[in-house]
Amino acid sequence: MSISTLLGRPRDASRDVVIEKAAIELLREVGYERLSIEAVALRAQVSKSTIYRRWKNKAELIADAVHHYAFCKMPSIDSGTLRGDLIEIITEKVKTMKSADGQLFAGLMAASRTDNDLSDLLTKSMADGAGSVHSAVFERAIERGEISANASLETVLEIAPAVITYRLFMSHQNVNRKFIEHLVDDVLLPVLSHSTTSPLIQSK
Amino acid sequence: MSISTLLGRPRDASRDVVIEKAAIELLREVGYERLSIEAVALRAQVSKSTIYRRWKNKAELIADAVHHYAFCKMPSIDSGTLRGDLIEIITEKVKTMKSADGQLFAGLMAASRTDNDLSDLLTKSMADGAGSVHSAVFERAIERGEISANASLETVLEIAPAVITYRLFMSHQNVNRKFIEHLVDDVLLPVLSHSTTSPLIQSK
Amino acid sequence: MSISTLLGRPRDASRDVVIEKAAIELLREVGYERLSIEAVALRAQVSKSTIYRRWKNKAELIADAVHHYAFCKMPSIDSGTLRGDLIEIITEKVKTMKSADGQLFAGLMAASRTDNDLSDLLTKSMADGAGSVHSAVFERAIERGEISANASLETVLEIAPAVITYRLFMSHQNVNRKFIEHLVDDVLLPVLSHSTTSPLIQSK
Amino acid sequence: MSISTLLGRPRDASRDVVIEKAAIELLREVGYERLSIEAVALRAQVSKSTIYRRWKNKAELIADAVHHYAFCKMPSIDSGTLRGDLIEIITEKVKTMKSADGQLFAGLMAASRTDNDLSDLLTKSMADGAGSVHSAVFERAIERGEISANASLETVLEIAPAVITYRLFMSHQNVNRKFIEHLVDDVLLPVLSHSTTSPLIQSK
DNA sequence: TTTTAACCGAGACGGTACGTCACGTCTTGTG
DNA sequence: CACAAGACGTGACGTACCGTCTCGGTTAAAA
Repeated sequence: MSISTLLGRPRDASRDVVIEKAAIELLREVGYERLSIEAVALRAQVSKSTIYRRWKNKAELIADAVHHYAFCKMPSIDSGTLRGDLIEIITEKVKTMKSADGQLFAGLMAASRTDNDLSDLLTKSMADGAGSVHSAVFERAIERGEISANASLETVLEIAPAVITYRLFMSHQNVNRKFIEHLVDDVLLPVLSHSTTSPLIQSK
Repeated sequence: MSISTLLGRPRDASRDVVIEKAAIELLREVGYERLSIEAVALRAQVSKSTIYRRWKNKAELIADAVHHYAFCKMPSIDSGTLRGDLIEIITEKVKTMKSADGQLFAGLMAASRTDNDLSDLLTKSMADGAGSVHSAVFERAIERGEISANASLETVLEIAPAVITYRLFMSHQNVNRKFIEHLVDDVLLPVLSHSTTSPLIQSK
Repeated sequence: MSISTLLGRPRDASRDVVIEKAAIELLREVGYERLSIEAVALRAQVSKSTIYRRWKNKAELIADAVHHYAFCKMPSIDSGTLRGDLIEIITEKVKTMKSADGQLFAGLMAASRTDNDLSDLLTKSMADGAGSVHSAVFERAIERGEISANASLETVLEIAPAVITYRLFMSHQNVNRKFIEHLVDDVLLPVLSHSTTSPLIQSK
Repeated sequence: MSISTLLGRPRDASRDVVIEKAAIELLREVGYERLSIEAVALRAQVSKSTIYRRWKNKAELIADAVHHYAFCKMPSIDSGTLRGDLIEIITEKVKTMKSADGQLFAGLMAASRTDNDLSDLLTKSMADGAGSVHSAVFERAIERGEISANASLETVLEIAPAVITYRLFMSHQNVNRKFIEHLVDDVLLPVLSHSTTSPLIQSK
């Protein structure tokens, strides 16, 4: 590092932003498959060559665009019970996925195929984005004595996003209030209380 | 209905098979995006028009091809315990997904974006394919008294495929023996035993 | 020949004409270098792929276009003297080259570099197109006794086009009435009269 | 005029040479159309801006390059007769055009279309380069009494290059010993002797 | 000696056209 | 009719150069 080849006209970094922004917008509007580099260039007021100078192809552009696009600002949540908090979190998440960002999400999934790093990133960002909120929720639940301190929180984070994503984007079943309650009551809470008490009842 | 214009040369039904077979092969080899109808036609020794006469477009062809392609010939399973059976089933499923059919699976998922019907089909075929096997497994578990007759079997079928697919194709985390045991012990079995006893302990 | 693969939709031959016509027009308007296939396609109301299906590239298209384009319909000439006829013929030719067809001619020359066959063709067409007219002119001159029957007519056809083309397109000197007379009086006629009398005076 | 801002670092004149040399080489190798400024810069170990600082565009660069490229180092010639000298001169010229410089020449001609200045330059350089040699040849011929002092030497210089260039690069007919003799005997010498005696015999 | 302005390299930039590819539709002749 | 073959309009792909521009850094004459 650090001699940092300072040769030639430097790339205008602001263009990255404009381009990726345009890409994200189009992703939302027409989806990944029908998004064309030419359209991105047009919208970003940038020449096609500038795009191809920076990214090898469409997939890589979308990958970076999605990567840099922070798409979840979870509001702080505190309903008083773990059950209420979980339902609220999931509801919020689902709303995001289903609305404006749905197309984007689908595009993202497409990009994921090409770029595994992206999909890891995505997964992580889902967890992370939610991470801090979740931590707070779980901490309060422990304080209230709803779950034990050694409850398997990671397991919840393994299951919930998977089930929701799968339903929304693969099996195309709806995710409504009723299902969310079912998920929380019949899956997440049992899993948490199981891990809480597992040393006692469970015998394996 | 159904006088069904019996005029002119009848469609050669055998061609459907050949075409779909070619499509599946190519799906495995190059993935959905780089699969071209022209290539399918070439490999199937069939003209492009024959394909377009039968399917509206690429997505529909792939949908049908995948639908008719039985990709889970689950062997009969009986390890003596529900836990053993579940682990065996999941292990088998994962093995399929990870091996030869990996590309195909990824292709399918891609197609799912575009074609919701396909993804429904896909989801259904996964459930169906497994359905009969699962039924037997659960029946024996009930007979053995491991779970109650009103245990929430559907919930298990909602969770397991979702978690596995998500890990393999989205978060790209590995699914090994350890994780499968974790899934069965810390998620599936607790969920089943919860629903069994829920009327009694649970109060909400 | 002649089994003549009669498979598939036949090429619409009329399109060749339309395309080549458009090419010729554009050649005249903007010249070879600034003529783009895209513009040809647009003007011919034809898709780019149709052009590329028929010709390998721009040069080959222009080659064929020029080839099929008959560009000299010399009017019949009879001024009463060989000198007058020659001047008239050359004047006419020069006028064509300088006016509308000038650009075309230049384009043609460009194409010639790539395609030698074309340039041969061009040369021949110049000679041929003029051929019949010239024949008549020379025959009358012989009848009138202005030149002998064994005058070297070919030599004239070797010199005149060369000198004119060279001046117009290479040295870019003007070719006006005065120069044409100079060419006829000081070059062509002497050459013709030389060959007429060559057996007598010349000693080599 | 001509205080001529003498400020700042002066241009490195030696670079002109290197660049033009590279241009000439590439012209020979790939022809005018496929010659790119980028390639010239690369070969000359020079940056693109250095080229564009000195020449407005490709055509002008090639024009200068050709102009400064002395491609006719005609050896001194003295065969004893005008006929012999002419044949030798033309033979030499043709040899040059046909050999290594063929591509270059063709490139030049192409460039001439676009850039009239270039073609003038080219024409002039051909005449000039040959000029001195020709002068000597003609002077000796006059001294020997082969032609008169008022013989139309210019006319010869108008005809010979035109005919040769045309045959080589347009009609693609070969220029061999036989044709050269034909040109000298049946065209050039008659033209010269015509102008010599024209005031006497000719009456028009 | 310092300033100053042009030079030089590298390479980004907006363009324009290239030639290719696959789409899904259409138009033939043959079975 | 089905079918094979392949032409067709469409639209995007990724590449190659064009000629311009913007940097950091250099170089020699003018101040």
